[in-house]
Amino acid sequence: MQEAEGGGPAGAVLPREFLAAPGLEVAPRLLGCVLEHETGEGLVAVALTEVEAYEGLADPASHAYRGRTGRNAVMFGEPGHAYVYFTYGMHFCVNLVCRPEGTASAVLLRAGRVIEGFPLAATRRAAGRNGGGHRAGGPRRSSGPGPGGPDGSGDSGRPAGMGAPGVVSPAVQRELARGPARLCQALGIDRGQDGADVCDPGSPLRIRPAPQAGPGKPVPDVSRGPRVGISAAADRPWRFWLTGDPTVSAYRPYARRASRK
DNA sequence: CAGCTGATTTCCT
DNA sequence: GGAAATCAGCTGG
Repeated sequence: MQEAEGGGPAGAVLPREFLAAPGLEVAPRLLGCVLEHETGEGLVAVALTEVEAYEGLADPASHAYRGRTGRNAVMFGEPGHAYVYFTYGMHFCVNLVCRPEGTASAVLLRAGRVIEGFPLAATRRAAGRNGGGHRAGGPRRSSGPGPGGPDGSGDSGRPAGMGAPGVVSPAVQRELARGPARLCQALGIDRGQDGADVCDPGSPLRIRPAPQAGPGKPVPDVSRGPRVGISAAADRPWRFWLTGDPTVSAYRPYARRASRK
C-alpha cells in the first residue's frame, strides 16, 4: 500500500526506518546512496563511497562517548537527522544519526562521488582554499627562486581543473568529495545544516536511495577496515567503502602531533 | 612519494 | 591548556 510509485522518482528519499538501526548496520547500506543539498546557488548531489560507524556512548572514538553536550546534542535525538560538527578550526564533517535513539549512534560520511552540480561543487572547493577567510600562508622556503620572475607564458595562474566554465577534469572530479571535510565543502554543508532532517523530501538536505539499487539488482562490493585518524578504539573495523572506488580517501592511521608551545 | 607542519576554533578536563 | 572523526603545501630522499 502506501505510495507504490512504479518508476524511480527523483524526489524519493530514504524512509526513516532505513536509518532506524545501529550505525554498524546502516553504514554499509548507505554506500551508493545519494546525498543532495539544494541551496540558492543550485543543487549538488553526491553518491556515497566511504562511511564510518560510530556507536555513541559505547564507542570511545565517538564525540558522544562522554555523554550529551551542546555540540553533539543532535546525535541523541531522532534518527535521520544530520549531525554537523566543526573541527580543526576550519573544517566541517557530517554524520547521519541512527538507532537506537538516545545512544547517539551515527554514521560519518567520509567520501563520495559528485554526480550532479559539478561546476558549483568545484567552485566551492576552490573558494574554500583562497577566498574563505584569511589566507593560509604556508611556510616559505628562504632559498627559493625570486618571486619577481613572471614566466611570460600565456597560461599562468589557472585554477586546477577549471580551464573552462562548467568543465571539470576527471582528476578534479575524483578529489571534489574525497574526504569528510571536502565532501561538506562540495555540498556547501556547514553549521546551518546541523539537525537537518535528511528523510524529509522537502528538506534542502536529503538522502536518496542508491540509483542502481532495487530488486534483482547487483549488490555493490563493500570492503571494511579500521577507521581513519582516531586514537581510541582504532582497531575496530567500522569503516566501509566501495571496493576499488577512486574517490575513497587514503587510509591514514592516527598520528600524534607535537604539542605547540 | 612519504612524511611533516601550519592553520584555527570548539570542546572538554 | 591540549587534543581534535582534516586538508594542503612544502621538504627531503
